[in-house]
Amino acid sequence: MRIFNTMTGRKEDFIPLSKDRTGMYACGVTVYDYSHIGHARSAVVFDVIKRYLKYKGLDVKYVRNFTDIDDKIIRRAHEEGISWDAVAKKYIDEYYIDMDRLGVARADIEPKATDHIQEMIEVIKTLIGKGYAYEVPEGENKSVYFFVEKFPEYGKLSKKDLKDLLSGARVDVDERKHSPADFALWKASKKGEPWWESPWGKGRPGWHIECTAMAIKHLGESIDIHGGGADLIFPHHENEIAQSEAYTGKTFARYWVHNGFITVDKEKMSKSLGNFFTIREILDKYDPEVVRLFILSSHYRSPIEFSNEQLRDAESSLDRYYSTTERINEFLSHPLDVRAKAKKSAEQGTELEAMLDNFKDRFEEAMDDDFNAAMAIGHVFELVREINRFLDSKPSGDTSKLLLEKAKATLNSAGSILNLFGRTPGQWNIDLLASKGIPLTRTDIEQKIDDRRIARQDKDWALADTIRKELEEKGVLLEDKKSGTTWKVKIA
RNA sequence: GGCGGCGUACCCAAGUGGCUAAGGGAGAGGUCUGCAAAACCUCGAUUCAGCGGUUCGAAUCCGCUCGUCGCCUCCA
Repeated sequence: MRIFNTMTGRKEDFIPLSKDRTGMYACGVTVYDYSHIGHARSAVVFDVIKRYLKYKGLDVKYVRNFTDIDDKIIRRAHEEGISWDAVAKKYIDEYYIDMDRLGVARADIEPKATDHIQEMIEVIKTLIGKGYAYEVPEGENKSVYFFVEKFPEYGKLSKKDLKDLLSGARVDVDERKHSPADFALWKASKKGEPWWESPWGKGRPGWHIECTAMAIKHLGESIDIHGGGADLIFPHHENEIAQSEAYTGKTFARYWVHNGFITVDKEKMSKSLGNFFTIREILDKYDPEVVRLFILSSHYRSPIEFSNEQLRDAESSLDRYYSTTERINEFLSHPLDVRAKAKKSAEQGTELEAMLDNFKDRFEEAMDDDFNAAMAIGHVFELVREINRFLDSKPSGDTSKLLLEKAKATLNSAGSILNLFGRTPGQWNIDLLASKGIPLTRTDIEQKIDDRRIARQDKDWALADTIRKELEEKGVLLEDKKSGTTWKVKIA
């Protein structure tokens, strides 16, 4: 298995520190608002990475944190007139609602910054003791800063030269700091701000220190995989490395994995630009699985341009998938269909069989290559096409049945790794009625189908077509088959 | 200004040294169908931003140019 490591800028063979356990840490969200689709991407990507590592037989311990104290949370609390911890709690709850819908599993441990104040204080004390950090008085209390120049490797992840950073005019000039690049480990409390008791008086932790403290506590001093959005490379992860490695003297994380951004009109989606869409806004219009497929259809490091067109593409793909599983199910429930063209189906069967035989290898090959889910999904759709081709050849008999059962099982196991394709086709369509806001229930539709069946029996094509047209106008398509008429929601 | 990424058909997108450049969507023609829909078949990049170079051989490696995005400040 190969993973692209931001630290070295290339794909490397993945060798966990310990054969029995893989430690993985991903930076989660700061809970001061609803999450947007960019947060969703990060969560989905690391969810899939975790699932895949587990599938490969590694015992993964996955930690994803919540930053539940910071300036934005405090500001939000003032705006909403509630306490900072109420803000944090509210948006953690909302985060879970979104993630559950997107099929993102809980991490094994989901620590909160404010539950690790003591651990952070311990780290900071040690850093001061080793000369990597210094105190700065601020009124009655003190702040603590990391002394960047004491850590010669600073900049190794983001490939920045400290000299360039220092000459850059965009870093805050703060007289209390030895160097503009120094960053806060501990912030002295200002009036009206939440605070914790510490050796430096009342204060609160800086942003980066929480990940150091929590990662080390839950995963040990060296972890295998550390990830997050690409925007965290600098300064957040750079600072984490400085703190952690200064503290332990060991390599903090061995593989740095960063997901790309979601863009809108080619620009990074972000809160400050205001060009963001919240997860739930999108889920008002699209099925969560569509969003998940949309995310996983691009490689995790590539930028994804967000657009309705893209989402619709994903929706059609998914519909194609479920239409095929519907066909498989139909065949399996009527296995003794006409024995026409049996010869041809035998030929077709060999191709399907060949594809099924090497499917697992090809799927794993894709995922082994830096978690190339886009390619793995491509293989799934190749298989879908081959299944359709086979089904079109009017197969019959037990061999065909066995083959399609195998096909179904293969699709299922691929899907379960990605946590995709998990529904029945019927459920997919029922859910689509809801996500597209179609004011019809399954019973309504089945009633119409029955009316139409009678009309068709009477060869009243005009009435039959009218019923079909009425449903189509509402967004429901009817498909006439030998075994009867089925319905599905119209895409696009 | 510094550093890094990206540029593959109408759109999205995989491919990172060698058989016919995955897959999806849109489009055109066909099969099937009472008519449709779905599905399938056929067609569609002699070519991978441009120009040089390395190599028996490059979309894939190197250099330059152009375009574009990101980071350098809170950010998934």
